[in-house]
Amino acid sequence: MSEFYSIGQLSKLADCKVPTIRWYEDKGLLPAPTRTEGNQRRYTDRHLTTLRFIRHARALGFDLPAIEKLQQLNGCCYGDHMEADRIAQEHLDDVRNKIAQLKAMEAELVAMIEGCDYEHSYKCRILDVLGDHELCGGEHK
Amino acid sequence: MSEFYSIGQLSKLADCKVPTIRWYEDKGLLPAPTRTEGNQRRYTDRHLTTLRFIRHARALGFDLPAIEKLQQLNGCCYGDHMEADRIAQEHLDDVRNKIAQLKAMEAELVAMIEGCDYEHSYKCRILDVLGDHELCGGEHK
DNA sequence: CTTAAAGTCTCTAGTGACTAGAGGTTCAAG
DNA sequence: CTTGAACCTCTAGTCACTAGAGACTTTAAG
Repeated sequence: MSEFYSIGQLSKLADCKVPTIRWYEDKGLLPAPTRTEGNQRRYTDRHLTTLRFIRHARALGFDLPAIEKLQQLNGCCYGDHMEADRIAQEHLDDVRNKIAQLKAMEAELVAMIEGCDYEHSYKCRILDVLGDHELCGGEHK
Repeated sequence: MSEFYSIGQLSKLADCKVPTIRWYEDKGLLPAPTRTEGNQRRYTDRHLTTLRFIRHARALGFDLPAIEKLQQLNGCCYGDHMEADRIAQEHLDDVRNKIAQLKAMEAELVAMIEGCDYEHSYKCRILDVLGDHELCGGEHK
């Protein structure tokens, strides 16, 4: 294990593109690392841990402000974990709402596509349904 | 029924914000209407129909390039309906993929939140799990 | 030690589908 | 004729990056 990582090495270790790393630094999510004499970034294992935290939270759909809060709570006193829980709960609700919306979309799309029968009658409901909201279930947003 | 609608009237009839209507015109999805002497837009029922088509397709998650294609197919010869079907099928696949992804997220979030028990032991897994990918199922993107 | 290639630097602009606001003009009702 | 709501254009901001230009640094080979 080397003492320091270049941004390219960190990129591979954390599975995160190079410009994205710089962008997290810019936004204050990843601490600015030391630089070489030639001004290149050199990262430590702590940076790697932090970056993985960010990437994992992103993969779960948390947005950057939420991740910043979660980071601040990390390493704080016990009561703050309830705040982390609240953030996660709220996000879970969002995710469930999105799933419900997408399922409504899915149902309508299926109905629309199944209504088509251009093989035998050149009848296609897609364009009709899109043109007239009354023709569909009408339960989407 | 009036002969022409102002942009504000169209906005209410199609449940679409005024700047959004102008924006669709800018992008070529909604034809430019005639103007009054004072340069204000005046729309017909055809515009209303088109705008409702767009809004309905957007509500179903189609993106603007797809909507433009669907519009072009509308009123074309019969074979083009198969193309409309293809676009809808493709979109349906996207929607189903998103649902699957969100469900994976949901499962991991639930596991994370349920692991918490700060009431009795001040133990919270959220920050730990986010920090160490090995602690979760690890099946997300 | 030299050189070439790969990596890195900063900065700007673009993505999608809008939304918000500034500053000015026109319309419709009373 | 006045007033105020609605309308006009144009610019900039949203989110989380991604792409590219043009210049500089590092590293490995010879």
